[in-house]
Amino acid sequence: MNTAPTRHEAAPGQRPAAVPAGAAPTGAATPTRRERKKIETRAALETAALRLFAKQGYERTTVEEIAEAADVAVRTFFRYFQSKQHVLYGDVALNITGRMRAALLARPDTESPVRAVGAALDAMELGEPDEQRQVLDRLRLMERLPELGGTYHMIFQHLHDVIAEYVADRTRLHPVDLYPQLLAAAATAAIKAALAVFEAAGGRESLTELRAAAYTSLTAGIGDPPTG
Amino acid sequence: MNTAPTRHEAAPGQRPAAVPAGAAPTGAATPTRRERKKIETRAALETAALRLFAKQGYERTTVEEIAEAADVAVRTFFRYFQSKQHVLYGDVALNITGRMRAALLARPDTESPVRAVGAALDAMELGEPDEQRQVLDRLRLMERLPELGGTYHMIFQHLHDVIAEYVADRTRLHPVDLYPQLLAAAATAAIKAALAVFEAAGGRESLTELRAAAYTSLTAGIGDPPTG
DNA sequence: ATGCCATCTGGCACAACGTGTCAACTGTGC
DNA sequence: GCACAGTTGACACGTTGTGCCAGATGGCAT
Repeated sequence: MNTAPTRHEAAPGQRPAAVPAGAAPTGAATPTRRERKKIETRAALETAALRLFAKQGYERTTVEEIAEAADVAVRTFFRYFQSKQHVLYGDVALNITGRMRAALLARPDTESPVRAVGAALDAMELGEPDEQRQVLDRLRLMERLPELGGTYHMIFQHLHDVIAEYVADRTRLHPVDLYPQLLAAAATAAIKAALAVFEAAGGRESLTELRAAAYTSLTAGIGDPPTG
Repeated sequence: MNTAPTRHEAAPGQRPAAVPAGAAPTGAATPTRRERKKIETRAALETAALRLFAKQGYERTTVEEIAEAADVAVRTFFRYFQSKQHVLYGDVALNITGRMRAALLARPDTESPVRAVGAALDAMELGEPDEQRQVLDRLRLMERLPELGGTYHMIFQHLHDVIAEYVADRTRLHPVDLYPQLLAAAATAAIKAALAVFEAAGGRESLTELRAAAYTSLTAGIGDPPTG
């Protein structure tokens, strides 16, 4: 629903909505030096944060320690990340929703919404195993810690909204009509269920297959959109 | 998954896991005076908090104001509620999960898990309209405010766990096997979807019917549990 | 190189949340 | 009335997050 970015004094590291979501621009040498320094600082903060979180846990890591490790002032930390949570949230959410949006838009109009969303979920799969592992680590952390529930919730909320909007677009329904909401809910529920099983199985099962199976089961009864 | 109650110095208002989940004990005059005072204080805090939230918004209400309005020390507030969020979270979650658990246990063993969960959802419907309205108000608030996302997430997480455990019990599967997770995910997804539509429609549609329709659609493809 | 301007940084003050601790008070049972 | 357990209030403290402003730095024109 509401995705209010919560006003914030124009920050340096403010994400420009990420790359248009197309394929990687590959080249494009790093522009100005200022830009490079910002990227460095942001990366230093994120790296330091994740390292410390892994070492001593999220709760037992203070922002001061992170800033110290990245050799910047605490104040600077908060210029790059709205909160401690957002280091974790980081690009994860934006990447996920960005990929999903792109994957959805790449589906042909001839496909039914149910199949389109399913195919987009397949296509969205994280590329490199390293990245997938990192994303999973973050999600796991978010799910376990109560105070991170908000972040976790936000990610899936965004994903949900993206899907609902796509389906609404395809079916000429309103995003908050039951059909789009249902399909979006099925997709996110499938992901969550698959994640839970995947985690519990210690990663021995294929996350993709689990998710695909879950999605198929959940959507088998949804059928085509209502005429309207 | 993890429902760690996060250690807390034994508090006075600590909920005793609610009534055993059976029918209301109706009579049972309030016991000792101490007990009465605790209940009074808790009620005063909750009432004051909700009134202030409604009047000036959640964010623009400080714990100090709430404590002041209830005429207790700030420290006392935190003895009754782990955090500001928990005033909102309050009994809502416990009531919901408690009701759901009871409703599930009341289903006959002869019913398929899918139907049992669906019937339990029906049976769980909030009784008095006033209560339903209040619960909806709180949920709406939680969904809108980013910092309350954690609470919102927690409520559905608990509900999810209760359902998954019940299904696991019935099917002799593990709670984190795909089937129980899927069914639980379908149930919570149905509720969320129905809520979203309900809110968007300004309450003109029946929440119960929306939820029932959503659940039916989502579970139509799930079928019976795997033989295991 | 010099100077101007936008941007970024650091440090300080400050509000709010949440916890530990302890002394004082109040209810309960004897 | 007395002893004891439970409750409360007050204070100190650590942490998160924001406002503010002075100073450093990069970009750019001259």
